[in-house]
Amino acid sequence: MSPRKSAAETATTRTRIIECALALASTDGLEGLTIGRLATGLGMSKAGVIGHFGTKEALQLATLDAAVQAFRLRVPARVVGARPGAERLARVFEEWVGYMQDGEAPGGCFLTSVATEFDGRPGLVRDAVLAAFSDWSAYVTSEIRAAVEAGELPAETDVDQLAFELNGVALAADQATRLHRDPSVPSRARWAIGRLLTPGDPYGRQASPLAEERTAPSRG
Amino acid sequence: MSPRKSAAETATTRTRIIECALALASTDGLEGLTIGRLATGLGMSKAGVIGHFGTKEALQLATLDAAVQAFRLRVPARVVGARPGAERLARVFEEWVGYMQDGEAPGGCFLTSVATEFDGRPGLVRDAVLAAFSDWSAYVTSEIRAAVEAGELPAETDVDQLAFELNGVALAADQATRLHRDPSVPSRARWAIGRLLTPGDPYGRQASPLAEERTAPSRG
DNA sequence: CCTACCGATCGGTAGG
DNA sequence: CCTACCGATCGGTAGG
Repeated sequence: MSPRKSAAETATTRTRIIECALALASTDGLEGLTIGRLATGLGMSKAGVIGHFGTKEALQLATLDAAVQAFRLRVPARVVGARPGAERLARVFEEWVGYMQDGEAPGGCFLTSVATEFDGRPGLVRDAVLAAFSDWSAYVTSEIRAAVEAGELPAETDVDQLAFELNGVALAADQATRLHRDPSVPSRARWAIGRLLTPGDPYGRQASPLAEERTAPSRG
Repeated sequence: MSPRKSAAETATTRTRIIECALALASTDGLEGLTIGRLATGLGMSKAGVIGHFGTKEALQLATLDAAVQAFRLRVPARVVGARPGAERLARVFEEWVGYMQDGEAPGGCFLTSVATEFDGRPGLVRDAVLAAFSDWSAYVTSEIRAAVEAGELPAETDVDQLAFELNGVALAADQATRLHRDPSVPSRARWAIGRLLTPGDPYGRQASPLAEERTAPSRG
């Protein structure tokens, strides 16, 4: 009943497969993803699933590519309207943390978990992860430079150091979301990021660029 | 030639198995660890390997437990001599970052990667990971409180917020080590941690408790 | 897109 | 601690 589909139908099926693959891989990893369970979840045969990609590695690459595109739409694309520099940086990290809270099961950022999964496994998947991280890193450092040029950050700012620390806040938010689904994560991250982007501010006692939006997390 | 071993020999073999399991799991994950490859790596039969544990899950738990013990010996146990509070905190995070640089292949902190691997997989392994993180978190917050009581941090310090941010620095160090083996990671982490523990310091321009040990990373 | 099938490997057991 | 074996599942192919 289902052979001989049009090109449009084929593309739709491919999208369905990738969406299911993203859901499975977000709990079991891109390596723990299997063609058999994917087929069961989709009500298809294994051959019908793998026929769209050829090999499991190609399926993993397609799934990763979809995740990278989803991240770009969900995070950087939402802040194109923000003023370059400190404001855009604060907002893009806030969107990233918001993205971690989306969806169900494990929470957290899919790309972050795939990076951890493949850091010790050389191959095309690892290469694609590194390329995506390189793009993101270039984006962040260029916005930091814009903030320096706009006088929002000191001229002597160590750009790579600040990028390292901003990334750390996002990773802390990611881990706290995954492990504890802690609802205070977004405000904790906002607080930390606001202070990193307001260098004169002694330990967060003054206003940051986001002061009107943020609330102080409860004392522990 | 090898049945009928003494209890001491049995324990030695068990240790050998766990050491090999740690090596395999650090690249393929605790779920990617298989009894077959473990047996091949040890020159044993599969039955000889799994006989020490009964099930794969018990093997995973034993491997995780060994990693937790190794972490405790490598990180907190090394700073028992340090003065409680800011000094001990700075040193324990420095030891953690140093631990990430140890060994070979993927680098990074084994427990951090297992946490990411199992955050979406309910079961005994996930429970054990959460227990280990809970212990670590209690240790860090108690040292932060000691620093507040000693007047090294302001009385109004948000303890959980500071623990969140210190953890973020360690996670950034972990990811940079895994993905890039970046040699500037330890000094970047030291710099960030020193500043978190020196709240009056406007953006790292003054001395921190570690000023004599640390060097500024190169500008990016 | 399916049925039918392949060799390899999985976790694990029986029995010694 | 081994050999021998189990059913299940793995990634993937042949052929339609």
